[in-house]
Amino acid sequence: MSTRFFDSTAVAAQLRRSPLFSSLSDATLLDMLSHFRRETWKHGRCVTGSESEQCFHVILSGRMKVGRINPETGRMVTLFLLDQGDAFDVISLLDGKPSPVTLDAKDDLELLSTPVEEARRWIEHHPEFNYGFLPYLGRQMHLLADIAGDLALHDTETRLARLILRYVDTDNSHHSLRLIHDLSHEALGEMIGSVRVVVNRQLQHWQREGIIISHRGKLVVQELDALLKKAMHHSHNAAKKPFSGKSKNHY
Amino acid sequence: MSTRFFDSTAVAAQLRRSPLFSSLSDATLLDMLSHFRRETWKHGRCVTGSESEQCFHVILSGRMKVGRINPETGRMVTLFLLDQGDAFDVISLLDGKPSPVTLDAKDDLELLSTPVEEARRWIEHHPEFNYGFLPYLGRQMHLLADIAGDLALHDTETRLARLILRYVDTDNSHHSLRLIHDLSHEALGEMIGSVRVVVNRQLQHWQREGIIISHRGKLVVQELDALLKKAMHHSHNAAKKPFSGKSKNHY
DNA sequence: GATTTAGTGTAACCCAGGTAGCAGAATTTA
DNA sequence: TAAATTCTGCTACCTGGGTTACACTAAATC
Repeated sequence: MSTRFFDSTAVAAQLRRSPLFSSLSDATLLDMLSHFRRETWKHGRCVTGSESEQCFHVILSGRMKVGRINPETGRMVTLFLLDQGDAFDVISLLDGKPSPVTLDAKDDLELLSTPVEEARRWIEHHPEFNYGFLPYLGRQMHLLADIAGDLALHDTETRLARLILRYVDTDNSHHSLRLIHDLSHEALGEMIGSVRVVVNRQLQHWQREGIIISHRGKLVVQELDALLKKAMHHSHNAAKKPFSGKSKNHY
Repeated sequence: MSTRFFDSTAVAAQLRRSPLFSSLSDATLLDMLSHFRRETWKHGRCVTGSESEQCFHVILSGRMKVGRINPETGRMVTLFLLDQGDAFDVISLLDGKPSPVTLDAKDDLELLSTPVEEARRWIEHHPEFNYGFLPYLGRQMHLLADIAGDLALHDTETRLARLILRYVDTDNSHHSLRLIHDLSHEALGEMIGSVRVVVNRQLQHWQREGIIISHRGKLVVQELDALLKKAMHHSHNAAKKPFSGKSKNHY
């Protein structure tokens, strides 16, 4: 990690594109930047929660994987795959308690960072920050809830289909992937709470069905709507339960 | 659901005990209450996200289960078990997008409610609310991240042990359970992303080991530290992987 | 260009835990 | 108090997907 000076106005302009900061005035933004220092992380750098002092970070460029680890088995889950304009670790910023996160740089990264107390104080003095911050938190919570729901309710096939669909570039004519295009099967496995072998097995299976083309890390979606079907069609036998029976709805 | 007037000062005093509102001034609190209406829900009332208009709720008394459902299989997960002083649906309050939540009243409930736009506007005018709100969001996110992590990384035995430990009343001499004491095995299953049979199987197993006493919904923890061991000792065979190998940590 | 390292493709194995089903206790409704 | 409904306890069964292992390819590193 290296720390150095930086061109505040340039960085400010860069941050403007992120919804977190887009609504801030020039003055507020520059004031904020004066409290941050710049850092760079090399691709592959991996930090487990305990060993990092509590800092709030903003990503200027590169991707950061935020996840959890089971130290007994060595297995990991990815909770967030953050991109430029994203911030972490938001959770410990909010509640002060350190969370047992695992950070893993998926690229060379440029970051801004500041101690959480500093960030918290700054937010307190600049309530207009919340205009972008609260919706951002909402998106994060939404994502977490989705992950938890998926893990509990859907099988690996469904989860993988959903993962891919979440990142397909529908604008593009040949549906390529944003953000996760170059991830290994291992990394994809972590994103759906599973493992390498399962991801590979599933991709090969879909390939034989003609839904995708997958070879050596290249992944192209061939039949988008077929994949969409897989993303909902979890249970081998849908429409079994006629009615929940639980919904008495008495009041 | 019934709507009626209520004694603002009494309710204000009641809310004061919740960390969400404890730091608000009398004036702010009363102003807030003037925007809310009172509701009551009968135990068992169950609402799926789509059918409720977007409202922000605060619980005055009773428990509310917030979860997700897989309509194909009928299975459900519990994401939050909310108590008095808690608020929902926070997520759609923050990001405006409706989340596919399932609400299920586990008791007769007293609530305050107001349309999300109203709540959002009120928050914007009362930045001091964030003093309690942001830490509250932090706790919620923390919880969600824990659930997702547990689901992906731990087996059902571990998850159930953790659930119980999260709610044991350590003050009490005979370790009884807070909040979940009267839940059915079905409901416990939903809280760990599993099903009734598995919960029962596990409880009986622990009973034979002398760790708990469980019969017909009564559940008493006998050996607290044995349960603690189960809560970490997930993998049948711990300490297998000597070192992650992934942590190159070059920089 | 040779060696090491990281990722991919596949196959054999196996078990945690989910599905289905039933009987008896407890509680609610009629 | 009888009938209906909801819970619990238990069993038998089966499969999704995790573990392990190995050969092969591509890409770094020497």
